[in-house]
Amino acid sequence: MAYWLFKTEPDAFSIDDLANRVEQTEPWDGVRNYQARNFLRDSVALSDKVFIYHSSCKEVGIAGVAQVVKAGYPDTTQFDPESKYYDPKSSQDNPRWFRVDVKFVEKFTRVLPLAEIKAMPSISELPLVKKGGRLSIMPVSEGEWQQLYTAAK
DNA sequence: GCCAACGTTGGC
DNA sequence: GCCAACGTTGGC
Repeated sequence: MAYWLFKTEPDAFSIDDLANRVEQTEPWDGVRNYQARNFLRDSVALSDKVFIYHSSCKEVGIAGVAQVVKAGYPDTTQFDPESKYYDPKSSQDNPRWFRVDVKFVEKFTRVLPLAEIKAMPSISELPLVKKGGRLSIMPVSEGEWQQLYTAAK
């Protein structure tokens, strides 16, 4: 099993929104970055654990945990002209963008702040804290996961 | 809301 | 295939 970190803007979709989903599953769509797409398409696997990270908000940081319930498959919003994620250059035969489905696992009692993550010496290699940190889907090593999970508790 | 860092686009 | 212009991300 592998570990990941997914970013979301809580004003649009938060850990609470995920927790409140009655069907307990949520398509993680709208990712329009090639590096992130490659992870979703090729590497994110069933049962992998995911940190849910809140960005562009008051409390920036890791808010909880989700789990992958369906591995990568084409993001259908790219084919919908009504969607803001519509991509006219993509095709059904050769989809450009992918998504996975996740379900809620837990919400931390506090958001683990980005500033605190940056201050952890063992987390210096995580893309979140490197080179601008703009990647929206990123791998987390098992060691990093344990450190962050413990710190969030 | 500012702005730095980064990714994408398109002319040549 | 270079690279300037432009758009987006995201912390502060």
